[in-house]
Amino acid sequence: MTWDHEPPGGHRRGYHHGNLREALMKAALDLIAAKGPSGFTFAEAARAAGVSPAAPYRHYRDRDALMADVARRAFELFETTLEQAWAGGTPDPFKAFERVGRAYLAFARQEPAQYSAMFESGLSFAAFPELHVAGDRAFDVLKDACAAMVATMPEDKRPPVMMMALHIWAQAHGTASLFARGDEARRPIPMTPEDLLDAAVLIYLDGLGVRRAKSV
Amino acid sequence: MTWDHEPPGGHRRGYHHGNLREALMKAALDLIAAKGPSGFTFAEAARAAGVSPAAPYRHYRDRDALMADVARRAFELFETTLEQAWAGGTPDPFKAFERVGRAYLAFARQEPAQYSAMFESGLSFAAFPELHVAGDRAFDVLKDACAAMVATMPEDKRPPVMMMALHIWAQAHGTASLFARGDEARRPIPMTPEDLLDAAVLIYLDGLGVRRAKSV
DNA sequence: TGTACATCAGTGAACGCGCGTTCACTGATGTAC
DNA sequence: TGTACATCAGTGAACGCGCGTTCACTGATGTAC
Repeated sequence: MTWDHEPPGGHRRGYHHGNLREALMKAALDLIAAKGPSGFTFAEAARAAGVSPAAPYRHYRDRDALMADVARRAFELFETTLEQAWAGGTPDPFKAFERVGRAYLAFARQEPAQYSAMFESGLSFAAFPELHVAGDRAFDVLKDACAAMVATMPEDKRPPVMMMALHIWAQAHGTASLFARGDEARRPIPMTPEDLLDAAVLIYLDGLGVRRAKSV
Repeated sequence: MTWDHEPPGGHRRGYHHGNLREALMKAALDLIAAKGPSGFTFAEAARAAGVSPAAPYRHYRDRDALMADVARRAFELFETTLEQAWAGGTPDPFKAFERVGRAYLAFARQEPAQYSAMFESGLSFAAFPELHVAGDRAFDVLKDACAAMVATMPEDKRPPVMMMALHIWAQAHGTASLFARGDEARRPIPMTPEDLLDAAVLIYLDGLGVRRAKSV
């Protein structure tokens, strides 16, 4: 239970908010969802959280610091989501790999604000090194999955895992950015983004020489 | 010669600017390059162009209209660039196809502001239908190139051209967004984005069953 | 070729607005004894 | 168990700033005759 850290029912309890950090991040995500990654202000987030414009300064140095916290949390959730989709490569790496791809797109689709925070916030890694770390952790899930796929191949035909992971990432990110986003800039295409990515990955795996189960 | 439409040497000629539209677009690109796709204001663009803050209203309804004009022009230049790289598929489709991929990345790299304007401006296609048209034209270059590749295959093994073009586009866009951008959010990788994309496309083509020349 | 005039593309002053940020403050909470 | 006090997390008023936008205006340009 988390009663100790949340204002009950989302209402203010009194003079102290009780969980302003959380409320500010929530507000930021709502505003990002509504107006894009740079479409919110510190003052607006405060207003949405129901506090005075000076209150956020108790928790964040400035808008970027709040944004970075949102992005970091998004990366952590993203990592968990991909990890669960991979599920240790069960029942077999091929099925699990396809599941990861679908989970990637589902995240971009269902959490466009968090996806934006991760990849379009414009924050520099130099200023927020924890972002870099969190991003790498999420990428590692993808890399581990690729490693498992590569391990099914004969030793003398294995491609570099890093290269393969970057290829898959770019394909997934490109598909998500161009076709799976919820915003108005999404391009309409004659198939679902999920099917499109699925097909791309299958063709790519064929090209690598990964032999997949006969089921397809 | 274009003396009639440009202030000589970039200086104001007198009371009339001479080519304010152009100057505003240039200013917008510079500001996008410096501060991101949403990092400039109408007033700032006016200042950069050396005119009063009211002057831009003679040419654009608002900031978004200027942004849309920048993006439209960027798409047109992008289309031309890809078209020239393709060069009618000479000397052979495979070499030309690789050239298109490299041209794609080179554009994202050398013109990050224009690339941002095209893909991260946040403008809605509904509000600016000419953007949709311009974007489709650029995409058509890619699609035609894919069609030429597909045409080299035996008829009974040809994949859908649209699918293939979307795959290539997503791969190129993902690679450009994640690894080839000039901004501070670029991820460092142990190879050039060009080589990464090249490899991805070759593997993908192998997967499709496109037989390439023995040269590689 | 001159001239009168319409049109165009700029000026600059003004306005209301929301933002970022600071400040002295105050209500609530936790803890030492 | 009470109480005094330190600390924490808020308030709200204030400020300067730049933006978007409007307005009556004016200098420059093009053209009809």
